[in-house]
Amino acid sequence: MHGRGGNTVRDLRTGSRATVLRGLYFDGPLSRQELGARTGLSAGSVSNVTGELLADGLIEECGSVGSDGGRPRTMLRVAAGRARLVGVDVGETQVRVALFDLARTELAARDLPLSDRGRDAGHVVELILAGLADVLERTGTAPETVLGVGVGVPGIVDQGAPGADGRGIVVHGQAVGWDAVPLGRLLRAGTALPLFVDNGAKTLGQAEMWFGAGRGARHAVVALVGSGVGACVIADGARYRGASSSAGEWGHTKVHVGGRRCRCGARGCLEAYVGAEALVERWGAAPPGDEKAGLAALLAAAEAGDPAAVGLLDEAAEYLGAGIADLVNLFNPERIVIGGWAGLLLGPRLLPGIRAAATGYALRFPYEHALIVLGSLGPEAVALGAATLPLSDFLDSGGRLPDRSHLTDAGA
Amino acid sequence: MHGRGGNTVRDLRTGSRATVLRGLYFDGPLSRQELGARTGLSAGSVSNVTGELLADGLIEECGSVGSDGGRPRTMLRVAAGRARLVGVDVGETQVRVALFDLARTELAARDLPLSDRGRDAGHVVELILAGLADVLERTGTAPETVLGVGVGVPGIVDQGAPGADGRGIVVHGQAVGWDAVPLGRLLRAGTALPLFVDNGAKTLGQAEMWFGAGRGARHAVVALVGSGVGACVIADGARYRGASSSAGEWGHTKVHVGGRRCRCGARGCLEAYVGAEALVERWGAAPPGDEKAGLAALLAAAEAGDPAAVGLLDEAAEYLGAGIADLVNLFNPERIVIGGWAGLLLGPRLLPGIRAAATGYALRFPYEHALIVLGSLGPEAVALGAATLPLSDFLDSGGRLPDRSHLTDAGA
DNA sequence: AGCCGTCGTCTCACGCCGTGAAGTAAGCCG
DNA sequence: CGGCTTACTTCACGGCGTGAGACGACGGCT
Repeated sequence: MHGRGGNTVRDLRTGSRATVLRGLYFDGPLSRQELGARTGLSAGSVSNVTGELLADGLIEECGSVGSDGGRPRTMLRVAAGRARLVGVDVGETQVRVALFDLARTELAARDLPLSDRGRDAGHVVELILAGLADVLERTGTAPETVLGVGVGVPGIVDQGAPGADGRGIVVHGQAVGWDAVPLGRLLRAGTALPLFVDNGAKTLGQAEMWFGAGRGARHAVVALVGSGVGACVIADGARYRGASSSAGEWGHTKVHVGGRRCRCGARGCLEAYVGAEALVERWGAAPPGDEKAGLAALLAAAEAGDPAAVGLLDEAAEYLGAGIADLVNLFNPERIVIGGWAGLLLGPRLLPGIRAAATGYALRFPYEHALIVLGSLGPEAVALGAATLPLSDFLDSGGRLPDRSHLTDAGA
Repeated sequence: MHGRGGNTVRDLRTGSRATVLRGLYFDGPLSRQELGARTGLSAGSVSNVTGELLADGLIEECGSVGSDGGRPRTMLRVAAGRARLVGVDVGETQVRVALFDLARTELAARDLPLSDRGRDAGHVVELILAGLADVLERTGTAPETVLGVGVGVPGIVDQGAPGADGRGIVVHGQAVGWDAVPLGRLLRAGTALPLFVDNGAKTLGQAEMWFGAGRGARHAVVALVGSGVGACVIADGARYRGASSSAGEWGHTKVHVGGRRCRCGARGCLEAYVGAEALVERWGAAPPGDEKAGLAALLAAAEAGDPAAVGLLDEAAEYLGAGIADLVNLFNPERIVIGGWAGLLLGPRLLPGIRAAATGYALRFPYEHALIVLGSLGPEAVALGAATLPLSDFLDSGGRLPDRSHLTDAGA
């Protein structure tokens, strides 16, 4: 019940700045005129706010467009070069660190393969910090122009106390053997940049929502099918986190009580029927070790008419449809985006079957309002999605550049 | 992207009034001092705002409490008699219309049994309007003191265009044969009072959240087990509605793909395993027609050791636990409240089994943060929950009494 | 070429807000 | 009865968005 997020008149300006900035960021160059119509602000206020943002260098004018008979409208856009973002994808085999400008152009990236110490958190932190230093140095990026470092990791992320400089962030990654790893504290020891950590599937979902197949939807679920299965829930335009930021664990939804055993220990999880690991294991006839090749082989066999492969995939489509029907019934989204590397690989073949199953399993009314589509970004967008974490903070704050005068002593 | 809910400085005052009013409503009598600490407002603003509210008659002073050595603090509370609320419960056998004051004291109520035309929407509307007129007249309530009429109905409620005076509200009640019934328009023809309609299960959930076992939780799911099965999802303190207000249809979640056929037409729905209708039907050895008696008989048989009854209930607990595990995984709530008449009847016996099953089926991390409890209000709270719909609107608007100068011509 | 109408943008007086400091009320203790 | 403590009120101040009017900057018309 505290605070309500701003009591004073100055908070109004923060809000207006945020609205204007978001409008320009997501809906391209806009004139002050259009900005007023879109934000509900009066022409005077738009002039005021844009003036401030221009003075801060956060936006810039870019040409003008004639308007029949009248004064041409000056277009405004976000100044792409004003600040930079770092996105980190902690995968199962490598760590990827990417540097973006505000227009999400990738300025530099660095892939660092995990050694055999792969599951050791200390090792991962070393790689992240090394990659971070590398991309900053190669591009000559001053630390104070970096809005923050977003990190997508496997497992559940407990955000800890807010405003605690990220130090309270703890990761529970059962799949990679991370048990309550204090990632925030570990990273904070090596960099003074603002830190943001979230589940990798969730950052990928965020990327699809902002720049991919989810664009424009206020209520959506991004269903992520990879080795395992996860989901990213967007409620009313914002990520739904739940009480301890672990909402959206769709893969361990029960679709068959008493059914197949899942790697999480329970029986009948969705993941045990449609996750790539489970599919490849059940298919059997594939070289072990390389899951992607295994899934591709399964798909090829099905295309060639192998009845076992066809059956397996048909069953996966059925279960996926049932799982999606659950999402439709529970969340009533306007869009369901199927992503993840396995989802994108299988999607073109499975989609008709998924839609058919979901039609039968979901309630008619919510299903009629939901669109099931494939993701459009590909799994490499995890780093981009991670970079949206500091970006989101930046936009919500109305373009407040973080004060980091303490940067000198800690280095980057 | 429109509006952001208030740009001008005057909206700040609306927000402050709402915060103060909510504080007083939910946390009993409070001094101006405490109000300031709780809301984050400065002492000056609290004085200002409470002065306004006092002048409007919305709050009142109620005694004072000594404070060691200093001026005693004057306590403030919401003026219970300043306005009234109507809650309507459209059940399967009767319509209940209840009139409350702001302190949720029931001033009058009227039960109107459905005739054999029970499933006819026109008949239901007649009963609602008759009950409404009756409770208003018996208590001598002037229509302009009524904040609004909240109606809880079976089925999915499409809220239509907002701000359209409720005229756009349409109900899809497949269980009672309502197909796109324009309930808003039908009711509007008979009363000029503000109208609010929502699913009955959702209004019951709202009541549990505000006054029952859900009090204080910001993220919760109220699981409602009756003849069918539903749920009410509270995300960040507010009902989660989804894109077309049908979120929370938990009963038709798939717990056993290819399993029992459900009355919705699909197979393997949770409702087909744990709903009272399904349980009684499978039990068989009960007088048909009276579901509640049937369920009580099943329960009694199980208590007496009848193995078939025990098996049925154990299975129900297993499935309920699995369904709740799904809710825990997907929504990551801090509390799960089990309500509904069947849920409350079976709860004491089933709860240990439910908890055991959920422990096994849910992921450890979110499950550790979730508490599974029984509801504390009973199924008759549907009308109370319905009355919270106009109340919620009233509180959120900072106590703006609706302007209804047009009331004279339309009557109540 | 000059003028006019059109439309985008800027400027500014106004009413309102919350803050924080100073002032006031209302009880206690000695 | 006076001093002390605590709750509340008053008020000057900086700041906000609005809406009306002023000010450009262009196309088209004469």
